[in-house]
Amino acid sequence: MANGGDQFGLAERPNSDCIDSPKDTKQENHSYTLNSPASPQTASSQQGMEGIKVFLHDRDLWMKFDEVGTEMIITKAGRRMFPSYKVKVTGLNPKTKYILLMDIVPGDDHRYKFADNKWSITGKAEPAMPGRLYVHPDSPATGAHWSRQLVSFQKLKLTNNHLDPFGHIILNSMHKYQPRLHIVKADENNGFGSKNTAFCTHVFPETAFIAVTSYQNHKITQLKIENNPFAKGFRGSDDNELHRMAKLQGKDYPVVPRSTVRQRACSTGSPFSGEGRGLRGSPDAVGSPYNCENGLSSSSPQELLSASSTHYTLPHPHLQRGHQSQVYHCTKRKVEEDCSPGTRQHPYKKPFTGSSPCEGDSYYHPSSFPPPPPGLSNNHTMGITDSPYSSDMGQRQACMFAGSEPRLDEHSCTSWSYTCPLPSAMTPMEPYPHYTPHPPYSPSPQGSRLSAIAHQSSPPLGDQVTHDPYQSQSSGPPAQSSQHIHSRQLSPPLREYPRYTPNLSPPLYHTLETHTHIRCGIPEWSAAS
DNA sequence: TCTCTCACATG
DNA sequence: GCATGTGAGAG
Repeated sequence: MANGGDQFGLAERPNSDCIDSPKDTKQENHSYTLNSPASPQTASSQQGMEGIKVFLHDRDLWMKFDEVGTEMIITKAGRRMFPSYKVKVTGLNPKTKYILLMDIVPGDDHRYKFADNKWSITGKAEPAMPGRLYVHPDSPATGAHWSRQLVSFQKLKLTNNHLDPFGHIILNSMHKYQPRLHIVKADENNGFGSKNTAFCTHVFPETAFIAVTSYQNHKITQLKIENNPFAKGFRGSDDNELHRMAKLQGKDYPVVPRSTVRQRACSTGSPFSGEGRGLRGSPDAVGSPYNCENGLSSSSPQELLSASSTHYTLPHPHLQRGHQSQVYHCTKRKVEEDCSPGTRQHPYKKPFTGSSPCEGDSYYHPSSFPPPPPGLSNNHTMGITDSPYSSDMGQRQACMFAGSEPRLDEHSCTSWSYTCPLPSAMTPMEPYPHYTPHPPYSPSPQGSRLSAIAHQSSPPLGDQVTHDPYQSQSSGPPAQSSQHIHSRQLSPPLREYPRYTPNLSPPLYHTLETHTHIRCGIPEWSAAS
């Protein structure tokens, strides 16, 4: 990959904590954290999560895409993300075990279209897909392990197949999404079901993207070709390109360069870029600004979280950079309201028990897993979304999820990073039907654990959002930004497990499906019903 | 008109 | 065998 130099780009700045207060607006290279209003417990509950810092690897590359308006292809079979999501994590206790997982939440509740060389809103988002968590295959592992090298989520795949049996993260085309990283402290059992499970969430606004079934903006296509080693077959001079195309098409030379192909009007500026019209600002495009207290715009809380899953509001592009350092709070009123930590927890639905093995990189979490070691389940993917939301999917999924929970929407934080408590309430949803079919991974302790973790942990955006500042690039390696979301303790233990049976096929992605609902600060992944 | 899918070529 | 973009054709 073309990595910027930052390989580890870390600015190692230790400062951010998960818990930073809003004030911390650091504009340094490291991340910020916003606290959400209500996090009473937070501070204390952070349990050692405060000093954790996460640096986005290859941030420069991400920024390049972000400036244009990142697009990620989603296919029925699953497509990897490019740039790959890789991070450098510091501040972990070397001996403590952590589970690292990712989820991708809606950036807002709009559907987009690309016309006139720019993205614009065309309507309301479709129901969120079942949220799934991708548990890093190495989980659980010690802080020393995670800190040793970059933590790569490159094997994570995105799909538009609502019935995906592989555990890939399910997304809707032409919708905006925000990847999030969750670090969950494993409990004694390497799980995270216990009450005090601490976790923190990190969000890098520059990793937001719009899911597409085919590239819309040729600039993105070119960036992918130029930077993705697997696409180098498409590199070359224009001339060669034309010839190549002609050959392929059996046409005579001049052929329209593909670059011109989808570009309707090419223009320089990509909608996203520049002014902040990036994905993050989607609303902008549309005109719906989301504002954060800081002045950042964010989508309304509801919007952010809405979609049953959580919507994550993306910051405007510019914000990211220029103001990056600002601390955004998301605020959230609702959060406050609801947030009483105790307030909205969800009941868990099912505990995860599965055991699954982890294979390779990912684990699946089927719904039905054997009970993993305490607290853990195997799934790698958990559904995060909420069912309520969806219509189609919703229904389908609805089945899967039992409980109904409030949505995140209401609580929303918009900002980049927030601290969320883990899902205390994460409730694994009910089994994901589709998932089920496949046999779970081989049971591996890890798997189980992970899954469990995932369930609990995958935090939806919750109450608190913290924003981590980007690390500035100034010093050294490109800074990587990270936002933190705070961690909190997971409150309630998981309830039930989803029962799926995963089938995991070979490609095992460890993903767990869950529903997330964040209520006040505490995200909850529960089923909706 | 817009999206999505699929066979295909490349590395 | 896998990852990736292409582009025709379907819906």
